[in-house]
Amino acid sequence: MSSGRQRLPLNQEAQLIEERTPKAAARGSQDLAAGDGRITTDEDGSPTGHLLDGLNPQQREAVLHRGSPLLIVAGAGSGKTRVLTHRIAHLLASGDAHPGQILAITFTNKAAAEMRERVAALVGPRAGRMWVSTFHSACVRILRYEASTIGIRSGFSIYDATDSRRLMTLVCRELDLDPKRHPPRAMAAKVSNLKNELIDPDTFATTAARSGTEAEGLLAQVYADYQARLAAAQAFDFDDLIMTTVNVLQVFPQVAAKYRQRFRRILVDEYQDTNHAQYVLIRELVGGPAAEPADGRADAAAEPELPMAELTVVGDADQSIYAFRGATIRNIVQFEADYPHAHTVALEQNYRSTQRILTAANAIISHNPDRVPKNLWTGSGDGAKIVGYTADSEHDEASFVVNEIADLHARHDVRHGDVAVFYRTNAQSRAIEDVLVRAGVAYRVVGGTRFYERREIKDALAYLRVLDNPDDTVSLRRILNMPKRGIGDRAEACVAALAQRDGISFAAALERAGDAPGIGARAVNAIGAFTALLAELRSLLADGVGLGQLIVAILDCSGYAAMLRDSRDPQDETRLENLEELIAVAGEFETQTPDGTLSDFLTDVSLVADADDLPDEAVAAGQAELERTEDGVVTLMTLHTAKGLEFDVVFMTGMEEGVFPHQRSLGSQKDLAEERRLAYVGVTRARQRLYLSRAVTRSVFGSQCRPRSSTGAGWWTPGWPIRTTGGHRPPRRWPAGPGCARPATGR
DNA sequence: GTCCGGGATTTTTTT
DNA sequence: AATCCCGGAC
Repeated sequence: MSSGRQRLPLNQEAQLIEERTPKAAARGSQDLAAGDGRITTDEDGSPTGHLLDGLNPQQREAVLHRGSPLLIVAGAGSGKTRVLTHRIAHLLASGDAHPGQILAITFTNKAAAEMRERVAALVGPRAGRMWVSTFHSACVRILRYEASTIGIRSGFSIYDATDSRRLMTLVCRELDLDPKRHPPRAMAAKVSNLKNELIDPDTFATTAARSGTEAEGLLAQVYADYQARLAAAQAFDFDDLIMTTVNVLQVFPQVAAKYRQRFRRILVDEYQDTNHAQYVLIRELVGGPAAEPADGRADAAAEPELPMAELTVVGDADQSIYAFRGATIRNIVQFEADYPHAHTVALEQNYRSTQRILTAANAIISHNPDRVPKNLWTGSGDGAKIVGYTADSEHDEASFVVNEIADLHARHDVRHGDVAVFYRTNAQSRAIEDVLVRAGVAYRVVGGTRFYERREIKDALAYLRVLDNPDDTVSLRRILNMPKRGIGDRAEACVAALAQRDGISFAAALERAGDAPGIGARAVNAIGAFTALLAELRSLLADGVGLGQLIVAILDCSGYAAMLRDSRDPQDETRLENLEELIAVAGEFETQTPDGTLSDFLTDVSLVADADDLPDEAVAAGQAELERTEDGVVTLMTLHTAKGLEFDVVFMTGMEEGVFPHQRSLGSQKDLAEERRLAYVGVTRARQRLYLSRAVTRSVFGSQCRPRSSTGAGWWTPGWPIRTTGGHRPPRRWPAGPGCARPATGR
């Protein structure tokens, strides 16, 4: 028996439009209705209600509310993204807004694509002119449009986390920091936090100098140096994209005015995961809240202010799981204070999970202090009991999961595609993958080492980036000795010193490597060959050779392809295949975007996180293609990636102190609360069945590790019914038993 | 002695 | 992926 209301298939969701306000009927209705002909009939051809059908009163209120800023606080599975989608569709269908006026922010690019698709299914192709994207994509678009105004290169490079860590490593080394006391990783995190708080290097340096400690002074130096190098490389890191856009809006009134006039409806999903910079960005874009005339100085006569854009935000404070990168629930908790005339709608009814699952979720999250109590409820039944399993080892745990999947498949017709396995860290997927492979179950790992994060792909892209943007020092240094061409650390340092001494770019210093003090003759020769290679590739690019061909040339001329072919490492064969995929992706980009530049391609690639679009994944474990398409594949992912998704069956694995919650979070209540929210997110992904498992011993990098469970009952006290029999072996004591006797040995 | 390359070791979560 | 350590080439 399927519980609750399943999400309607698109063709049924495409009801609507019938009920249009007179405004739209006047002009746009014809277009809208004509949209794609997909309007208001269900299977047997009879008209079916309108856009609000199937929504409960709170959801309707949220869809229909107009005028003041709207906050939708919603529990998990309450249909918040659906409400947002219908709200957009209703804005369009009613003629209250045209697509060009809409800016919708989602958390991932994938979510953006889905939302765009759903809205298009509801109102037809006119929806195409909306902006639906992540914060980062929206900022890139703005920065590229305004590049000439701001005075930046429109083809700037975008540095992901690993790129910026590399850059930070360079900075720390140059400043002679002890990597033990000031690891680049930590410095990068601190700088990132400053940017998320919109504190620019100068301001920070001033405050650090005035009242700061030595450590702060150091950080100020690192921050300034890091930013200077980013600027020299014509590059933005992820934090810069937001921070710079905010700066631009604040510094160039005409730019701000342009976007305020353009975006009259702004909607933000997952508002609980926004940071301060994103909060300010939204505030700048909506142009509000209109400040009360301070100290009686009524400037009202000055010029007619554009009224604030209509702002809608949706979020659930209990699902805030990105505090580690600066997200703050302040934004959602203080919304009504930020926007004085705000209206709030609460959605507590859950349409996703069984009551037992919701009870578990409530039990977990209720342990968090300082939260607004919320009680998820559902009209559907109790459902199956939650199953807990304590395994001997991670292998045993994996076997349990896989056996259970097979059993569900055989006895309950559960499709593999409806099953997900969650874990806290990416490394944990290995053990489960092993057993899945042996059992011949097809699966895919979402996230982990994603396609564009693979070494060979990043290398190839680094070549492209250097060709596109010679100032991109990080990419240049990445490929300098890749494949090995006899330019070692020593030679690289000499060139860097030359660049530093003469105040020229690294690329320019390479051209006259012979002048570098202390450099060896061999290295100079090798560098000469390398610069010749780049020149050759650049001339190809200038000749207008295709993107795919350019990549082929890069791989051939650099010897990269040869290196992989000659290698005896079996992994390198896969690398070659991945590179073929990249060439295919580039070809696809060219056909889809005929006038796209190399910069456009690189921008696309830097920002995609669209796991489903990517060619790799799906490690098909000897499964017939046909069966896979009918049955789907089991999905493996971290709890963080699971946000916003749902599955019939969910396995949460590795629920041991030290693994989940993670070792690093055990020290503080604040971090522990975030782990609990993460558990809450995981549990509420399940529609029908939920499994929780842990292992008494788990090997980490070869050596055995016994997780500790100090309280005996674990880090939370589960307050839900646990099935006591079932599974393939009798489950061990869970969760009451101490499970793991000895404290962690560390490694 | 200098420098490069390969191996071992160790990884929270991610736009 | 980034670092450190050691063997081999010059």
